[in-house]
Amino acid sequence: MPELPEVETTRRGLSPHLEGRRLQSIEIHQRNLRHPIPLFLENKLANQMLQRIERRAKYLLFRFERATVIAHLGMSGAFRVIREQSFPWKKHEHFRWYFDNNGILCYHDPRRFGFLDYHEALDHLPPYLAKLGPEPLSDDFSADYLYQRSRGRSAPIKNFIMEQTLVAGIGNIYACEALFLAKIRPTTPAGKIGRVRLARLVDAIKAVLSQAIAAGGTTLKDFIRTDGRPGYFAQRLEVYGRDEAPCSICQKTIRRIVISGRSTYYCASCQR
DNA sequence: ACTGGATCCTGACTGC
DNA sequence: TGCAGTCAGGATCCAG
Repeated sequence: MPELPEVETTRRGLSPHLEGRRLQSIEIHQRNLRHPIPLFLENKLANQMLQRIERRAKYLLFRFERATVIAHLGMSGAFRVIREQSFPWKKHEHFRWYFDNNGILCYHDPRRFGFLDYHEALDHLPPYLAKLGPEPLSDDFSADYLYQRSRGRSAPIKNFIMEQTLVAGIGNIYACEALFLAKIRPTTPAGKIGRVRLARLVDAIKAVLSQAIAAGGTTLKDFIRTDGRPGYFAQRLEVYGRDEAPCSICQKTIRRIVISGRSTYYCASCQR
């Protein structure tokens, strides 16, 4: 599911309910996610206050008084806040965190590609955070930066902007959408695209991510917001999942191809 | 240095 | 109705 807009939507949904609240207990039904949930988690976190929830790329950082829990939603993970203890556990719901305001944080993840990671000190970032590139919505992600990093690279531009070490948070959906907005063909080698077109791509990435956040993310299948509602950006997708449908600009047929094993959608007429 | 493929796991869908 | 095969929003590791 979740690329940057869905994770940011999740963060915004959780913060008002859980920040400043004390975690009373944890109940875990399935420890085996992508990595096993540490056995000591329940004891270590009990009675700590959750000070704030941050996002870095597609990771959520739960900042407690004396620890940080890093969560990744994988392909199908979703957090939700409920109020009633009697709410029945869903199939593939793996854990619940009970807070002192009766808020209950639930995690649901059918494919179990998500994970939880526990850190007492974050001055040594775990490698998967340390290696991340800049946030795409920050000023560090600029046309100059993309130009310099892409010189000499033969990888298709779509793969290139999905590298989390280049820029953090873009996945398959928004890569396709941003390239459509920028009128760049996904297969074009990154190093062969000129500065002007890369500047357009940077603008397109920022625009599509901002609009998706404003719409509450994209719900294809598993993703729900923390109140159980879907995100509404799926209705605004121009190319992703629309093969055989007409391009909204030129009316020609959207194509689907496979690049590095991932479905890729584009308009062969608008994107050159 | 880069690329493609396999891998973790379940569910939805398609075609026979 | 059932069954096998294919495909999913991610990220890592490994071989070539």
